[in-house]
Amino acid sequence: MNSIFKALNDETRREIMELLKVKDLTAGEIADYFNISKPSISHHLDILKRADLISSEKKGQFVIYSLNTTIMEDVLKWILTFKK
Amino acid sequence: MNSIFKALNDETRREIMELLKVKDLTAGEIADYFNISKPSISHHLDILKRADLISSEKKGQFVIYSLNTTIMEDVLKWILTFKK
DNA sequence: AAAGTATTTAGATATTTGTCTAAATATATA
DNA sequence: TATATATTTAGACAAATATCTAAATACTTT
Repeated sequence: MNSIFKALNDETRREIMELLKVKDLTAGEIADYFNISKPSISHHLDILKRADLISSEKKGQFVIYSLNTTIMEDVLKWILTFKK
Repeated sequence: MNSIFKALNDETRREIMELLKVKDLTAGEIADYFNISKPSISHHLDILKRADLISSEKKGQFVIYSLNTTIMEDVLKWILTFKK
């Protein structure tokens, strides 16, 4: 739970997730969306991946990232406990 | 949105919210639950309040804190956009 | 095998964050 | 009014974080 909130606590990472909501993308394609260096984006992807919010698959020289929708279920459940 | 995720990105603050889920509490009562100084707890309460996740009301020399359930709606909506 | 492209790792740095103690403010009570 | 209790503000500091550049790794193509 800690790693999920930590991962979500960054505008860039949340935007990466928005991008992946539309379609799977390579690390490079994701990096091109931002005014941030590729290594930094790589780091963000790593944090999202450790939180299990995204997955990656190597395809030749590319690495394709995709959203992991199931993990959001946990956050959802937590949030719902606060609904009166 | 940024301030909400920022506020939720801390175990202590999430625990404070769990406590307030049970019942309203004074700043001192909240502080007593943790092994953290009162000023630090006061700071956490401030962050939760700025994010609109909790409210406070002065009652004599005490300050009573309570949960703001409505704001969680926003997080909920955001999370739901990721459910396929 | 050499060169080019895609991505990550390593190491450095400035900023943010969580914590503390000491002091200030506000209210209650003797 | 003086003292006690509740809470916050101020200022300091160590740890965590987001970013960068340079270099390393992995794969593709010539």
